[in-house]
Amino acid sequence: MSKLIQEIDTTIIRAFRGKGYKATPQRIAISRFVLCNHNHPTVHKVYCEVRKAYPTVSLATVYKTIQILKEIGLVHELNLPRDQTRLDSNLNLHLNLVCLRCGSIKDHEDPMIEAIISRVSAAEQFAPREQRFDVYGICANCRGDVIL
Amino acid sequence: MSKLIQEIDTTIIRAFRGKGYKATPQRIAISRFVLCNHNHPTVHKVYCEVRKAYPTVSLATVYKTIQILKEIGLVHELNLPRDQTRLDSNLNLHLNLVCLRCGSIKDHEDPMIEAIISRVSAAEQFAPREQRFDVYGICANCRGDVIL
DNA sequence: ATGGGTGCAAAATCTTTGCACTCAG
DNA sequence: CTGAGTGCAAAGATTTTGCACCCAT
Repeated sequence: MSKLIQEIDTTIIRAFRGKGYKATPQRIAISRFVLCNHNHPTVHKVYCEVRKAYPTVSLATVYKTIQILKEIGLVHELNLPRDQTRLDSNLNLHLNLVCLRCGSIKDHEDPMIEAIISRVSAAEQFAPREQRFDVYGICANCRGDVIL
Repeated sequence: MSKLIQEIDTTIIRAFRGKGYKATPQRIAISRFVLCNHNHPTVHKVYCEVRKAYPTVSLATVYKTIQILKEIGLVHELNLPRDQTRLDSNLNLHLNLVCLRCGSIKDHEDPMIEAIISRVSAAEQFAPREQRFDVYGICANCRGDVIL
């Protein structure tokens, strides 16, 4: 096991225990996959991948673990239309460029996002806590491809 | 029936027929409610309200009609976490301030949104088509209320 | 050793679909 | 008239839950 994975595992174990949750091997395997994978996987994708290394995990455990990861703030959830929920382990303020053709999601950080949220919140007396900024369209790769 | 509703009905009928869909009384009733209601109702809310005026409409018809409204671009869909899909009939570029306490959603238009999307799209060679910008937090009203 | 966690299966939601009947154009 | 639309119920899809057994602490 690489040095990097060891570090991530340590982080995960600390995060769980710190909130009073047990650091079981299932939870570690699930969390490791979610936090290391920056392709915004679906819950089902996580389940399938984790099962390769850990054939007995159940979908219920995956859902429960992801619930905890959201609660302790290690992942966010993207609710896309015409698609399933996808997980986002980039905790920085960013927007998601969602390709309508290939389904890829690319993060893009931009200081203006912060600015806009501050401004609108001040204007509306709104106390912001989280945000989701998704732009749907066609990615550079798919634009290169052919027709339509 | 008021003058205003007549106008909206005319718009709806034209929109449906223009795309080759029949303008049935059910579709008109559903569309009228969705387009006139700016509280971002859930599908179920639409169903309940339309049923008051039209007791025989089925949930399936409501879903199918909303599907068409999305297709012809008269409504957008907000996919919120920990909540059901909600409908948005404000077609202008705006962000949604979603209150985590009372569930209200307030629109806010801001020219910076356009700017940021243009900039990021240019940088990433991305062709944007739609976007969703939701900020979760506590609204002015709920902040005024009591504790926590 | 013990209370929380796991895995399974069943339930709960939300949304879509198949089909016979109906009605808008 | 006639094909598209409706309403119902059944099927799908995703997520949650109840419960007996297990294991991390």
